[in-house]
Amino acid sequence: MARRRQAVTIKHVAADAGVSLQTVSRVINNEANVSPEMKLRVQASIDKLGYVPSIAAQRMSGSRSYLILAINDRDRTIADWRARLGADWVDQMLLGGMLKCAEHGYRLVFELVDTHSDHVERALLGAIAALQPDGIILTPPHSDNPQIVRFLGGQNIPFVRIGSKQNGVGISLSMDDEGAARAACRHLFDLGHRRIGFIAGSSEYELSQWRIDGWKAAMSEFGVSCEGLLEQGDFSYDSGEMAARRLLQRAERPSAIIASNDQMALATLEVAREQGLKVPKDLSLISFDNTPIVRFTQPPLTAIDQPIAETASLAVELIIAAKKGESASSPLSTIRAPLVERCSVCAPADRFGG
Amino acid sequence: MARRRQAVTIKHVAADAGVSLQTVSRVINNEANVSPEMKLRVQASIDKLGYVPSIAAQRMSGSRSYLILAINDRDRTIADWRARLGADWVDQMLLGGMLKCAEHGYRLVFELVDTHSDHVERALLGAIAALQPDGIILTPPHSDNPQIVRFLGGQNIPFVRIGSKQNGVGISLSMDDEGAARAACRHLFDLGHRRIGFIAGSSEYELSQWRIDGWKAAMSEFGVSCEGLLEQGDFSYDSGEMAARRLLQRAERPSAIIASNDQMALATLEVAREQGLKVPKDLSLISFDNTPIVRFTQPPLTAIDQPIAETASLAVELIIAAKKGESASSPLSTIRAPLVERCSVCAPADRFGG
DNA sequence: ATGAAAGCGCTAACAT
DNA sequence: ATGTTAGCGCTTTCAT
Repeated sequence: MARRRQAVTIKHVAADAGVSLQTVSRVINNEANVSPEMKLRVQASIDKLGYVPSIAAQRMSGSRSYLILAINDRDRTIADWRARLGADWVDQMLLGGMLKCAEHGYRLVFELVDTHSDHVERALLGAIAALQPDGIILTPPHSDNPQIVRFLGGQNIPFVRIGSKQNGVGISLSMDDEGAARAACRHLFDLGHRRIGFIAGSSEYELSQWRIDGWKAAMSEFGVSCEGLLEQGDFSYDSGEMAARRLLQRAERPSAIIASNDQMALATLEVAREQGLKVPKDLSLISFDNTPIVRFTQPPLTAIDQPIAETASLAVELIIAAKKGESASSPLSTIRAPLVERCSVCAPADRFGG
Repeated sequence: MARRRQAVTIKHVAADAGVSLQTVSRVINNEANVSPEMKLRVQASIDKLGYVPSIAAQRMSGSRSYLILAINDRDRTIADWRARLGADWVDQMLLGGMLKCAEHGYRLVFELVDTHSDHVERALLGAIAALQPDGIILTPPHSDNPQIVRFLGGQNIPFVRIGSKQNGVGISLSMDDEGAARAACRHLFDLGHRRIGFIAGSSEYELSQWRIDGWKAAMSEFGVSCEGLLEQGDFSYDSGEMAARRLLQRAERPSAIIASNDQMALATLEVAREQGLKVPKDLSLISFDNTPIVRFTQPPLTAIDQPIAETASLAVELIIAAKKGESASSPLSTIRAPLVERCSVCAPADRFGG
């Protein structure tokens, strides 16, 4: 393949408009100190020649690469893809992140990093050195990985930690998991449920605890005991199955269950079916995440939506702002996670759900 | 944000190893004319310092950017993401494409382009000029868009056209849609079906015709008439619903239906339910694509798998090979699309499926 | 087999 | 408000 040069460079534009390179550069970057007429003249040449700046050259000279790195967990992502179960998280990140990037002339580069490897830093360094991104988006469970966070803290690159509430290095950004769990619990309570079970997610993810906290807070607010109503899962279908079994074979079985993700809710649905319990008549069910699948179960599940696209979009905005503002102040934003009502919830058969 | 320089550059390595920049460059690029000892010495310095080449600098001087652009249809992709139905196509492309890229030190950059816009060329030029990718992967319906293909043909960048069989500019790569349709039809025939209906996809996609061709070829081979058994859809759920209705309200209704994608199969399933037809007892159903959703319908659908990951992986390989070989010969590869058996197919109630 | 010099396209720093 | 100069990190070309 022959040495492929840029077809139209800033030089061509400068020559065409009869100005210096610097002036063209100023117009491209929307900088001050360009007279309106000059700006128009240069822009006309740019349009005429179809000039587009080379990000490689921009990166070489200036400090911007117009690349934002979205880092996801390698094993989990690949496993989801392989299983061909869909990877809603990825899709929604791309939706929110890519579109926002495009608005600002940036590009989102999706990268997989193996968390559990000893070489996390190596992997990160590789991506950073190769791409020189203007910002990095971390997703759970990376967001609170001390090794990763510490390393990035020393790199002088703005980074957003999605799903983290730990203030400190980087910009923390999380969805309102606790509030959402609380709202789900209240929804059930208002319908008359009292024994509301909860299946927790993997403790590797901080948000698991927030979801538990929300449920506990709500229960305590209602003056209802949590005794025997909390079971540990790890987000996998199997763990959900076991947790649901434990919950449903109790003498005083719950009249409603909140599962910390969709897979565990699916498992709960299956266990209920096995035990001859109709959902929602005999058991109400609310899941977290609202991935595509919950619309196609029987019955379709009421679920708490995880607003990933919105979050990714905000992450990009915060990075670009940090880049501009020359400083990355940490607003610790929280994004609301709404409850999507479908058909897996109703009032308990015997009021006060015993 | 302060001007952020590369932490470790080729200069540091050269100094550390006590050699010239050129020698380091040769080692990085695995070029000839480096003595084994020298190579080892340089590699040791690279490892010690944790040096990773900057792709921006590599692109600036040489002809490689180590970036491969995967171009997808903007409207459709965003619509799928928005609907939160999952976007299996995207996930599978990333799976196959990213992993293969990573093997070769490349990165896949996912890009959305609006086909229907008058400014397709502008959009493409923008991406090409900005990124200077080493190759481009086109997906349907872009793969056969004459405007796009013509434009890329003049860009001196290897590009793969997934889902295209038209030889000519670029490298064509397609899944065996015709063979798969034929196999699906044979599967039904062998079980005793004779009246096998077919719901076609949007004619904007060439593969729609291939799928029809496969079905027609099989029917003709069996000596069965296609009369009244073909209905046009456009891949949307609604179009599938209408097509299924037309098919199923015929006096001599089909005992089996092949739908050109999963959404239309879902619609067919729903129409059957409405009309009191049990699947598979009263109606056998096979869909195309095998997206995540077909495992969760009642019953789970037998489907033809679209091996997108495998195809994307091969696309990347072909691009890298073309780049290396300094020429892009067009092998016109075809990838097998296997039938995944689930529960939506059985022998017809009355043998010879009238 | 190794090295030196030139230059890729752009922007920061410094003129004017 | 505009222009000039130097250099980013690397590879290409051309020495040796």
